[in-house]
Amino acid sequence: MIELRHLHAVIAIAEERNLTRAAERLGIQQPPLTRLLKGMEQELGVQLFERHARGMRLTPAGRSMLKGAYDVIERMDETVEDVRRIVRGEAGELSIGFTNSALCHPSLPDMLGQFRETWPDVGLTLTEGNSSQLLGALREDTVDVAFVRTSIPYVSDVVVELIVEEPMVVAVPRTHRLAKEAPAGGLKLAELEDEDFILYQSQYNNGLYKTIVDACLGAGFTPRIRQKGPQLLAALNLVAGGLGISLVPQSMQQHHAGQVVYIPLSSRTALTAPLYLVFRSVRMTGAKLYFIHQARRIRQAYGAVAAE
Amino acid sequence: MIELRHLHAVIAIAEERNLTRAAERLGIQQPPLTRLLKGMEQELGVQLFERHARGMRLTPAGRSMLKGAYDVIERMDETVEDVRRIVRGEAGELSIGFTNSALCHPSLPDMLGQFRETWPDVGLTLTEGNSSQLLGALREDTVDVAFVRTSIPYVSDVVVELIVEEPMVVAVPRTHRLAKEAPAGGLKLAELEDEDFILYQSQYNNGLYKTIVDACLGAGFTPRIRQKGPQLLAALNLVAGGLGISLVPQSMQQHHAGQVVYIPLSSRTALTAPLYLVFRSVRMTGAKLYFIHQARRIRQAYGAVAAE
DNA sequence: TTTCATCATACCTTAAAAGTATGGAATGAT
DNA sequence: ATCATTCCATACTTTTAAGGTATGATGAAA
Repeated sequence: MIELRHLHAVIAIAEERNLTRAAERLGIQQPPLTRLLKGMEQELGVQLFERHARGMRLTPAGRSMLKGAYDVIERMDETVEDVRRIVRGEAGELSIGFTNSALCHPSLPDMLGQFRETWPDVGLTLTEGNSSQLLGALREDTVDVAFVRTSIPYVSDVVVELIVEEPMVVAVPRTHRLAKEAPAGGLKLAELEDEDFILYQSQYNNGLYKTIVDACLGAGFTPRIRQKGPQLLAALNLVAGGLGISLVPQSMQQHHAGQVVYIPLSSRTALTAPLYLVFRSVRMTGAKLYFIHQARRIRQAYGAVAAE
Repeated sequence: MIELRHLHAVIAIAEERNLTRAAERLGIQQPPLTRLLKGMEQELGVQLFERHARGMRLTPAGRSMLKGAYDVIERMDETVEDVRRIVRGEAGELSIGFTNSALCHPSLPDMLGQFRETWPDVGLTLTEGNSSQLLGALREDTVDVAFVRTSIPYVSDVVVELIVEEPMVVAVPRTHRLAKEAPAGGLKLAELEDEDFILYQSQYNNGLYKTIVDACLGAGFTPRIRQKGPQLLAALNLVAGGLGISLVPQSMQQHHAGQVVYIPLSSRTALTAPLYLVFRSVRMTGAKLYFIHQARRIRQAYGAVAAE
């Protein structure tokens, strides 16, 4: 079987036109090179070089072999280099998953833009889905990293990192009594005792739902839940329609800005909504690694905002 | 260093998705394959496959590697196949040299045409030159085979094969006395005793020249040589101009058909002109070999003609 | 003719690839 | 839940083949 070694030998011999120098260049002695060439010629059934007292000269068959050798070796180098580029994150694909509530966070456009700028040759694929879909996608490697709003059940080699923990705000219809008299120093949870709550809860995801209910219980009342929607945005739609109030992450304030009024909670309430980055600890290509690092930097930057 | 072996391994593992089966397909045991893969991953610094209880699954880096592997191996196969085609004579180049007198032989268009038909993918290069130029070209491998009219001095590994031995004829100007009364049964050499001869002799080539002079001596006279030209065609020009007569191979009759009359010699004269095929016994690619075989077949076919 | 350069051959050494035996982890059936 | 099964990984041994050393043969140049 012809191996790369043989091709390197052909190139060295053809370029040096001298077995001894070619061997030196290949880092071996001359006799092994003689044998290497001889073996190759035997296998192919042609002389690739003519032996002269002054050195080696290519035959036509040898010239053809040389051409092929350059070609194959170049492709080989390219192949290895392509893989290395992927490892270094300079090329390849990065698939990022979001829950739709995560999509709303203002840090995301920043992160994606910054990433694109730094790694222009890495293709980004954005996928939307709920937490369980995203977790499945992670396991199947359909997505490399995902942003979710709830901590995900522990699965081996899936890492969950908190990126931002932002305050939650009360979302009320424009016509609601609280929309008019926004209390200085923030609203206290207890003041919502008599309100109809619209919360969101997907099948496997009871993250924010549970956080909110627990907070209400802590404030001394059981929230009257008028409606459950599968998604945060759906819940806000219902709030806009005047069906009740909700508690949402601060970063949702941009939505339904006309019909919904967002009221900060009192600082003592400390009801926060996390934004998590989830990924598998395997398959750490450069692009993925860099994205994670960048997310961590974002955490610091927005950490200050969240603490406001 | 990544070797072809590694690429074959990647392909087998990716296609079988199972180390054991891949190893079987590669004709080795599973543990060596595990090590092969591991070594490659270590060298590249990436996992190419994820190990599952059910088998192996490509990572993105692995997918890139697989793509490259197919590519490199395909090129490798092509390279080897190209060389083999050249060996078999199905591809490549064949350079054929001629002295201009050889070019006139009617068998040549036949040979070239037949060769082209049988080996359409072999490029033919035709070169004209005198015997010594052609011999030099042979040694430098600028031409693979050459047709000459004179036997070439012995040089190691240069083979000379007689292709056709054709009768010589007397070439006289249209106005010459012999042009009118062509003797039945052919002209005898002795009848040319009083003629002016125009012969041809290149620097290193005294083949036909010597043959003719010897024949005249054998017929009892020393030819009166009026003029020497370097080439046979040049000599015929002079004959056409009425400067004398010449003796030329039968196959030259097509030239100067208007101004020169060709008279057969008597059958007893047996003055013949050879056409030789010359080639080096090294570098026997298929195309060259086939061309030589074909020339030998032509010899048989035209052998009958020459004997007329 | 001698020397020098260059490739070939014979023989030995070393390194690396392959084989064997076995262990460990995950899956699926009883 | 346990056990058998399927796969991949590891440790150790054997085999193969690539590489090294010494030397010979050959042809060109001085």
